[in-house]
Amino acid sequence: MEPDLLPSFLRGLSDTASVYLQMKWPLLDVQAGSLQSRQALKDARSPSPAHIVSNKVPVVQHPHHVHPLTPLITYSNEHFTPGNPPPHLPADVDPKTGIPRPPHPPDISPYYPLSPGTVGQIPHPLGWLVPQQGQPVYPITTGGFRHPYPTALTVNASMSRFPPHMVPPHHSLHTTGIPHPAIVTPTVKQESSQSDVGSLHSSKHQDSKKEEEKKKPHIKKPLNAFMLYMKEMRAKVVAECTLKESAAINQILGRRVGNKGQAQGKKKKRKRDKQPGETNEHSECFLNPCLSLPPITDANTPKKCRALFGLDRQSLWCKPCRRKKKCVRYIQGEGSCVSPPSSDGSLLDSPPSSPAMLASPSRDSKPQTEQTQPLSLSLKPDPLAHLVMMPPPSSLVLAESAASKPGALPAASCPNGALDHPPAALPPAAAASLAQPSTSSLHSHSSLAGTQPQPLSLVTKSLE
DNA sequence: TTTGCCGGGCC
DNA sequence: GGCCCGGCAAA
Ligand SMILES: [Zn+2]
Repeated sequence: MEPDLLPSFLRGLSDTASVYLQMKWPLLDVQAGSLQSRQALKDARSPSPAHIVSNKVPVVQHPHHVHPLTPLITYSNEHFTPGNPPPHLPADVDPKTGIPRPPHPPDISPYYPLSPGTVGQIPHPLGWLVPQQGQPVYPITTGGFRHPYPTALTVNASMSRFPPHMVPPHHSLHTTGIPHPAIVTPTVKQESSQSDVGSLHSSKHQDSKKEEEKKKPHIKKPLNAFMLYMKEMRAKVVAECTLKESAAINQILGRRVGNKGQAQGKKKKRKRDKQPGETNEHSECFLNPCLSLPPITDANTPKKCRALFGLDRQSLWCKPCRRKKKCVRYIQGEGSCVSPPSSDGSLLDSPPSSPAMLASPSRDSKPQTEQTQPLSLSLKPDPLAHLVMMPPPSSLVLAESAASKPGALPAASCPNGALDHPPAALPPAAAASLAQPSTSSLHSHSSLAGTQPQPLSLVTKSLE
């Protein structure tokens, strides 16, 4: 783990992240940042965003969640030494309750200091990011201080165990004027503030309000998994393909990461402004075994998470629901498939469907993929490339990439096409976890271990 | 140009 | 209550 391998984004990340963390999770922040950085070093070699630390949440994700974009928080990783599979998280306290957890039952990943409910729904294939307690992760707002990204999180939510006075004065962070990359003070011209007159003819009140907001330091949004991934990979792509246009690069990376074949039942909006109605349904279906079943809907009253759990149990909602998006509980196998939301929200107990199933096919498809794709993996910067396994419906992916907008893509620049391959990513475990939400993550881990290559993190180690 | 995430606001 | 849609993040 050479230092230089440390993805730049990680550095920046800790930076940015720390801001957010400090603000939102004052107690986790710095420490976490350093930890993740350290861990990052370890996994840095892999371009896969898998180990990217989610800058947004102080959540610990399981290392084998390796979707290329899976942003992981590896704080806990620090506890496991290379060579040894993570036994269990030593210090694990429920972030929410603050109650120390007893040894975890096998079915619950110790790496998820999340509320049980959360665990149950995380894993939506799309949800590379582990949803946290359903709370916004932006800077926490204390008192009347308002950030551009105010959060509903109340101190007690995650910090209840700490006395109020112990909470770091995060707000001072930028109030003090300490420069931080993540915080950009809008060059709000004083003109505006001075020229009240000017805004006078407008709507004064509203206007002034906006002005005020403008003046506030703008806290940049944390980079999401994809962004981090891009940041990291862009250079590689540029180097290998001599591409330099962001658009082109992004496109490539987007493909690599996207359509992993795995459910990916989403991609609704993008891809050329899709129409809400025309998309996804079928694609999801065929990817998800569960889908083949009648939409659990059952009864016609497919209660959505919100209605099901209520606002107070938002942590139990499926990710989309939290985002106010289409509920996937009944399609992704996320909830129903995995476990019909029981009234009490005991999602986590629900047994996963069949991670292995998904994973196996994937493996098989790999060889095929390679054949189909003349382009070699050799170029891939990732040592784990050989472990890469394409998703079952890889054909689709290939087709797409191969046939991708003619000329539109800078493919030409990349003769080897290596870039079109998903990053080392999506190792089996990842696939499994992707397909399999939550609880299973741990399971899949172990079960998969025998069948397939180990989780990325482990692989890396062994390689070393 | 890419994806993920957020939240306003429509239905 | 469900979720569409625009906007933002990096380069
Ligand atoms: Zn839902």
